[in-house]
Amino acid sequence: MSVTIRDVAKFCGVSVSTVSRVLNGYTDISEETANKVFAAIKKLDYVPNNTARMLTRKDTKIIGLTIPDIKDPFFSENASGAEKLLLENGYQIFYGNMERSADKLLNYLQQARQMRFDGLIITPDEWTEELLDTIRRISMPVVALRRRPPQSSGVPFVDNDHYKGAMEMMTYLTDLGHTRIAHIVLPTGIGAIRREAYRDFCQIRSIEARDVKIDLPANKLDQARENGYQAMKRIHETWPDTTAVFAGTDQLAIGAMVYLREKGLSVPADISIAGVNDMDYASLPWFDLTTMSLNRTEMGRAAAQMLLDIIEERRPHPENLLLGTSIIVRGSTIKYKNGG
Amino acid sequence: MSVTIRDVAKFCGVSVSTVSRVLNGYTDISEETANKVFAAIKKLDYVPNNTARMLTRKDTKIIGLTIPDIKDPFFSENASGAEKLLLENGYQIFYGNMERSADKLLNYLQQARQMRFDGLIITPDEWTEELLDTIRRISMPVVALRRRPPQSSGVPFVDNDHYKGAMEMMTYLTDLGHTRIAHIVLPTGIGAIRREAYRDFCQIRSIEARDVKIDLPANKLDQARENGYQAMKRIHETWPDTTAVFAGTDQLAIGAMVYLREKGLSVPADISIAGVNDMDYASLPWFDLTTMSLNRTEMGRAAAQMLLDIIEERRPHPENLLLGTSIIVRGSTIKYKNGG
DNA sequence: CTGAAAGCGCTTACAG
DNA sequence: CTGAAAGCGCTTACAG
Repeated sequence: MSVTIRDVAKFCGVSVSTVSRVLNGYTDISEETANKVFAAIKKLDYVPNNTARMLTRKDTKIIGLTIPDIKDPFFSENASGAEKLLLENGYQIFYGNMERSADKLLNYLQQARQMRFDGLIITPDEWTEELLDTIRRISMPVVALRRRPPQSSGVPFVDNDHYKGAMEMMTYLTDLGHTRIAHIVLPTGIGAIRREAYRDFCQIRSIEARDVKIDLPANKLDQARENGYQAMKRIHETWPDTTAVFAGTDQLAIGAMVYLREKGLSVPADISIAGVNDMDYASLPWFDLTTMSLNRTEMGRAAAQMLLDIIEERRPHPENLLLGTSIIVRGSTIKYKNGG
Repeated sequence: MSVTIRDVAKFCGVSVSTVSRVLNGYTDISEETANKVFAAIKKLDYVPNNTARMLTRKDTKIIGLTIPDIKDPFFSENASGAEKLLLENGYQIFYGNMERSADKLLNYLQQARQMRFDGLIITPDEWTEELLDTIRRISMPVVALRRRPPQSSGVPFVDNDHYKGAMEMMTYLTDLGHTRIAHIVLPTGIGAIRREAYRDFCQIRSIEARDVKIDLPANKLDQARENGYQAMKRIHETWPDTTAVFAGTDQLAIGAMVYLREKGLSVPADISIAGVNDMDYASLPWFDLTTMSLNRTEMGRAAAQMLLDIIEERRPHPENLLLGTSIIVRGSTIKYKNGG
């Protein structure tokens, strides 16, 4: 049906091998032949069949990248950082949309194996035995992004240093003079790390730990709004003298602000509030939210770099990478005013 | 290196053809043989090489789907609607992230051809001659999603009926009693359609057309905020007696609200405002934005259905589809109060 | 600098 | 019900 390398060869009276060589940029070809071939390719509108190529070669130049939830803009920046580096290095990305389903991930891994991807960057919500086993058998380089696999799995990861980040945020808030600081816990593994940092910080500084965790999903804005709302309610009812809140995400922070708004409390005059993620709406004047940026694009890039290092065997066993975060100060947090 | 169909065949003492047949679910196989083969597959952890399969078969069961900007959550819902239907029908999706670049799209089409995708769902920002030419030569079914190709191209599309939608929104606003209604134009092709409807509506009802178009990109929230802000400023300065604003998107509406907030004007008491898109943050109490939903998931699904119809030749030349929209009434729009 | 040949791992008529 | 053989469209040593 479509034109093949044989047609091109026939058309210019050379062998298939020769056409293949010019296609692949070999240099030991006479300029005349090369030109003839290029002309024929153009003339016949020939496009090499990549499935045949992939079958022949040992590599496919395809990297799989899973996106936990395509509707969540959060992950997109990771992806676009990774994609950029990969494209620069001649790889194509095959995205997999997991929609928060463990089964879809397993299924995707199977597909990756069938298609003989060169490597995988994954962000599983959970590290089940079944998942680890599948990864073990898949026999291709795998890097975890924003998720930390069990040490024993041997899967390297790139993540933010959430512990350090949370410590920094708490330091920032106490530097403003706050001592009665509550924490809204994000109900995920990352949230657990932040809470640990929060509690450690409270203990070190001898201030009361006031963390609240509501067991409702908090990924999407509308869910997080409810979660943050309930958490803020409990904080307000339990520790009414709280002067600052460190929310596990911007989404939770906004949920908390909805509650405060209802109660007629104003931010930051009555209470300071800070989030994490630097979502695009965090800077809107209604929120003007102090937050922690996770440098997502850079992270995606780092994961891709790590994977390429493994694939190209520059560094077969890379060390895990914990990237820094940065605090973006806006108007939702202010100095503690005694009796203010 | 990895185990092949030959290994499986050898392992159970049958021919490669037989293994292939059980793999592909042929029914004329003795149960005994089938069981032996399945056992061997399990035992050897055999996974068929899909690149070989794709080379052999006439189809690849892969559909390409372009995402104009992976960071824009807007398109993700389209994608997830399309993906769902495609998966149900045994197809895999190969996403392409265009990042608003025409070159990346051209490149992606080339890749689709190399990989012999079975079909393509695309959302190009512009229909250039080069693009149309590439599509013409690609020789695979193509459906346009949310973009309308030139009639002559023969490429069918699925889109919202933006004209009708805008008419409905204007009807809604005039039904509330408003007659001095401004329109903030989204600077894209879709925006042009909405403006046309707006102007036609104004003419029919004999009310003054007050549309403003700012030539700044308005895709992302931060850009749209600036755009909407400037547009609202101009509206306010030019027609200070305006009582309602129909903004081309929620993002623009929020930009407009930033301006109104600065000026100390309140929504909806001083001015009603409505958007389009129903972004997740539109329902936050600070905005409580009346908006128009585009039923994005359903749209993605419809595009996928149209593509499958073509691929499976149920309907070689489908008619274009214009899907309806729905108005979501919230608190940002109220009845016009004389002198209020 | 170029060609003939084998091979990548499957599928699919064709026989029997 | 099963096998032998050809073929999908490339690439890659191997010769010359």
